[in-house]
Amino acid sequence: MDELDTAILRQLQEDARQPNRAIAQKVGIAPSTCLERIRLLRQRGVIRGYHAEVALPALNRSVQAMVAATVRPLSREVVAEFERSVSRLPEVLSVYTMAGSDDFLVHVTAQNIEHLHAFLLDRFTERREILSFRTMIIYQHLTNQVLDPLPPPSDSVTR
Amino acid sequence: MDELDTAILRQLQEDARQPNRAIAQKVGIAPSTCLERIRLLRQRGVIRGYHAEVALPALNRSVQAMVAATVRPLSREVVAEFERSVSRLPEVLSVYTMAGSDDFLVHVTAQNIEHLHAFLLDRFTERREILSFRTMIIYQHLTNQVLDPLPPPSDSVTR
DNA sequence: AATGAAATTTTTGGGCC
DNA sequence: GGCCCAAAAATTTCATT
Repeated sequence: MDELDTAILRQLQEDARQPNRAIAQKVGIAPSTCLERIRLLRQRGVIRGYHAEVALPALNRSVQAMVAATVRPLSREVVAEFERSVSRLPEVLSVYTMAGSDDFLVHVTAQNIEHLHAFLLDRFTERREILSFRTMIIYQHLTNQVLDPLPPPSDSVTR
Repeated sequence: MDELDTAILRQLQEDARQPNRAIAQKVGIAPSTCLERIRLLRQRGVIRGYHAEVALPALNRSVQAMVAATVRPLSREVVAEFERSVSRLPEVLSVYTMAGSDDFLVHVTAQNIEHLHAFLLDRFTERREILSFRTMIIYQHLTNQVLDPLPPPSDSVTR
């Protein structure tokens, strides 16, 4: 992970479909070198994949909410089963498993408020392991598409 | 947004770098047709972009947290400025602007717990508009990379 | 490791159904 | 709106440094 890898990663996070030739030019290396670097980044698992970003309203998903849920018992089995089954629901964008007073934060989308309400009644109210949940409407969700490496933890330089 | 568009979108969300020819074959159309569909999806803004997904530990981001913050006054100016400045911090992955008892949820990453703590003390404690914040550690974050359109709101069929 | 050029594959666009 | 086909462009490989 040198400066070159970082620059290449930045490009691929910004636009994963731009030609290898364009990336090579921007970071100042030959296309073949760039391609080899990208191949290694993928092989080492630094790049996990390439995904299209889709506008949620175009998918009839104009309403977003964060659902904070607590489950009981908080056992390995119940946690794993919650993660698995909830993350597979079509309305669910992501599941955060948390330390704190809420066990999970579930980022969900629906066509509108009525559908959101119906979804929660159908999929959350009925679940026996869910002790309680709170729903918070999301007005806006801003995402940082491009992430650079953070400076290594100071331990790794001093020791 | 017919079945074909949905199938193409699914492919591009799964792997945005697979050749157009491969997508065409999987959804059962000619490559030129597929390319034209993709071009239109982009033009209509359904596809917002293509991004590489990067492993957070490889970027020295092994710790994730959700920070729930409340600000005062909750004016248009303060909200906009919070969104703008906080989303630009390198540790911040995304900012959710919320309805509810918390005004924002901020998804942050750091090298480790010590760096997370330092980041919060440096960037949150000092801010004058932040009334309070709570930090919740994230054990795991599962994401649904592939989203299909939800069925259109029932209004649009009956009326 | 990086380069440059050759071989292969993919994308692109016009004409036709 | 979709398909076929030829030209253009991009990717990939590999011998060389």
